[in-house]
Amino acid sequence: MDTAAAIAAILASVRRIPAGRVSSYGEVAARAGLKGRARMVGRVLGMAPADDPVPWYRVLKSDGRIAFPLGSDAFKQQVRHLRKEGVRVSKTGRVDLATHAWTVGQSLDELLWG
DNA sequence: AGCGTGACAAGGT
DNA sequence: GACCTTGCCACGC
Repeated sequence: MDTAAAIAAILASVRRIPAGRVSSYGEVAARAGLKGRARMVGRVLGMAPADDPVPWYRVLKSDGRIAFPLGSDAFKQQVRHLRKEGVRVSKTGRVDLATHAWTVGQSLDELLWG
């Protein structure tokens, strides 16, 4: 898959994350058919165009922490976005994945009994 | 082509 | 938790 297709797949993958849930760079890449290219997800989101909005703030590191430096503007903005959707974020930028991580299983549960 | 750098990940100390 | 190492991939020099 070429770069342009990879970018499109990544953006589509990020857009699939439901509001109020989070995912990781690695999972986003995997769901885009780009296993092992977590770093590319960060690159693509960094280029995210304003006229083509993507919920970049729903993407965290694999350990559930925000990828930006604590206290940076981007960090604070991400915290604000997440909390607005009901995601609990600690002062140090940590999110409990067991509670908020998006998984196919949880989506099915919500569809069936949610 | 080589090398450093980075919104990463996984495993170990 | 804070680091380190290894593997990874795209970019810019």
